[in-house]
Amino acid sequence: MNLEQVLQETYGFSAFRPGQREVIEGVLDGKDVIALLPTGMGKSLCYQFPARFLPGSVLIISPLLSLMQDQVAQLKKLGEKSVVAINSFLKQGAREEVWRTLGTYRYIFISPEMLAQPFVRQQLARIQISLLVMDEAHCISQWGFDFRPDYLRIGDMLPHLGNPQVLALTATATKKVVADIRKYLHIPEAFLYEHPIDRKNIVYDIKKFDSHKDKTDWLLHYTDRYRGPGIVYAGTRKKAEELAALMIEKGESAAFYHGGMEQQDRIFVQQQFQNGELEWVCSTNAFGMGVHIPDIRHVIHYQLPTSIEGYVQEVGRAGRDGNPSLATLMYAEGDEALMESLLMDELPTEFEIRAIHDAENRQLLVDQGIVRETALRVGAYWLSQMTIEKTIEQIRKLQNEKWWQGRKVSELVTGEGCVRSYIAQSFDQTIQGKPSNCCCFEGIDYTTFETGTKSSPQVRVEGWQARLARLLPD
DNA sequence: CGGTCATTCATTAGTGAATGACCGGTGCCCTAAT
Repeated sequence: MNLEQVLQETYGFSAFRPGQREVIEGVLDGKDVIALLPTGMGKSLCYQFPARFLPGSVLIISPLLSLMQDQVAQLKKLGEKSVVAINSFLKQGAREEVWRTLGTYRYIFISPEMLAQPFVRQQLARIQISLLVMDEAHCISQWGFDFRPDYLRIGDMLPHLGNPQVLALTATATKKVVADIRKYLHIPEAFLYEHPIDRKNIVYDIKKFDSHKDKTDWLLHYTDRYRGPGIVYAGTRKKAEELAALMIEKGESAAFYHGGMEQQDRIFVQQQFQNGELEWVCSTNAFGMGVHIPDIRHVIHYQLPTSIEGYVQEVGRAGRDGNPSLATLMYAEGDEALMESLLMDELPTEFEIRAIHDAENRQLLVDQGIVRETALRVGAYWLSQMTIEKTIEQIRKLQNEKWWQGRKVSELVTGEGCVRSYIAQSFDQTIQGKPSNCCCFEGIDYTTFETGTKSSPQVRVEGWQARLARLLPD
């Protein structure tokens, strides 16, 4: 089979993007594949292309409802009618209809939580699933251990689904994350396609301040001076709202975004930003997954992220068009405290583990405020896997890993070496040549980002076709 | 760490200062009560 020919005839593309061919060939050869592809478009082709040649359905596990809805809409737009997302948006009547006709869908989108439900599993067991796609596969490692434990149960579901072939897709994964993906998806031998993590067009800047007031002043000056679109990441919901309010007061086009908002408002802000109607979004780490904007020029961290991986994901939302983009990490002494406390509070405590273990009615513990809701789910997961003493040991081990994770962020921000190298190194990679505009320790030419200051109209570089059309009107 | 909220105290009356406790981010799920 000539893959290029199929690509041309079916999708109208003349060439594959980096990695696509290798991944698609791997899947067509019947291998399990882990694909670390650069951020941006092109990942969905990796399962849509092989899906044409597979006899059964493709089951896609997706971390967010909004992401599922987007992908369903996108496939429908391409003319694919046999697509469904099984999630809580699906009303009772529609759901029954879906169960009845399940085998007729080519693409089935589902969340890990839904997949973990016995009834859902029974239904899926009845049909032929040729390929299981794990979208944003780093979530297994990022969320599975302490936030959404059903991510760790996906591998156990495979035998119930007839052991389909597996394709795991992500943009950022350390060696440890890849190892977790192999382990929890039960694909130890999977073929790994790895693309370098370093993005040459992203310039890393670290700015140090004496006080929070200084940080705010500097930020307002920055957003006044540079053109967006840009994302400002804050550490708390409240701070995100506060910063957005200050920027709006200064006449900027800005909005806030966080997980405490109504779903509708969240979608509205994201769409406005996506349509170019908003220049700045001040948000918590809730914002970003599934945001496909090619020309984000600035990603600013007003407070410290909780991991290097998280930082790279957030920064990676900038400059998908390949043009220079500026990533600024703001730091004032004492900023580690919030980051560390967010990190260390997320796992269940030993007290919570023992309470969950001893409880007759676990839900009651949450209702009475003895155990936090997330702690219950995470604690219950580990207790289902091992004895109570082993569970406590496991939580300690995870706690220790988190502590190191925080330390690496502190090191990044207090260190004096090249930021690009430090980041690559934490992904066990080395840099292949530094760009001239690299990071604050190697020198930054800020004028690169000043094209189109707000006072003067933006200068557009005209392509030769446009120029010709203007000179030679028909 | 920094911000917020509740409690305590000193006392001529409603309030202000001081102290201590607590919290902070990421998302599925469809249950039970309006």
